[in-house]
Amino acid sequence: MITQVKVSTIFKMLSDTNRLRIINLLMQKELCVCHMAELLGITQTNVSHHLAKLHAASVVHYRKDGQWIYYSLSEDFVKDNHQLFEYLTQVFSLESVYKDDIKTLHTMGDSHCRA
Amino acid sequence: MITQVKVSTIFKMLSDTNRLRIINLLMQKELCVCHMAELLGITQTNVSHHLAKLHAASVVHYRKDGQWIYYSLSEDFVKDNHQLFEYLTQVFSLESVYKDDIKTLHTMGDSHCRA
DNA sequence: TTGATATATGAATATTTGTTCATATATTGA
DNA sequence: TCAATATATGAACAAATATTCATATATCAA
Repeated sequence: MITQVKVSTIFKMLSDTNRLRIINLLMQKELCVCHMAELLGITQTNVSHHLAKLHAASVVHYRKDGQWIYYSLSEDFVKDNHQLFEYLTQVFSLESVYKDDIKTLHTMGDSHCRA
Repeated sequence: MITQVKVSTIFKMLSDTNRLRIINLLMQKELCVCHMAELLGITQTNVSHHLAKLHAASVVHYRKDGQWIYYSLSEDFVKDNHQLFEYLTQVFSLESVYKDDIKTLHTMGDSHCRA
């Protein structure tokens, strides 16, 4: 209910395809950076920069586990913006990039980085 | 249900404060360009450019009436994205810029341009 | 301890985006 | 017909943003 973050900032976070793809994946489960980079076919650096922005906007949260950093959607953010997430669920289900990413996630499992 | 426009494009449209302010106003009623410019305190040119983008993304629609061009939200867009609009209604009600614009809209009426 | 892996970060670059300026078109009213 | 008004548009400029590159830090496993 409390939207501390400005509306325009939230939408700015959602206005980049790579960040949307990250959010789409994180709506399934928490993931480490290397896993996302591999799934999306983009560099680790690029993913890290996007995650830094998402974190600055408090869209995501992370926990450290040894060598790995696991990112997940911030529970508060999801709670405060649940109507937005309902919308996201709908639109992600209609666009092939997002559907394909989910398929890849399920196909590929956690094999690549020994998490 | 059909989202021809890419999700990222929709969010790009929503990632600028001036465009959000325009959408907020148009959620109340159709308005001509000069009226919006005056309400928002920004130049006619600037409003026109934003409206051109919103129109290109089929978020808004317009009708000509003599000298004036009245813009409104595209009914199809609203229908196809109603969950987004529920979210917008919520967030606009929480941020003062948007609340103030609505107040100004009701206070100021249609006095300025003889529409 | 050393090499490999996971990650972050700052700087450089490339690209996109917003705003302004000058100007063109169309409509109205005198 | 002419001046005023409403609008659009292309070019110029400014600012913000995404991506890449080089490198630093931390952890793990040998």
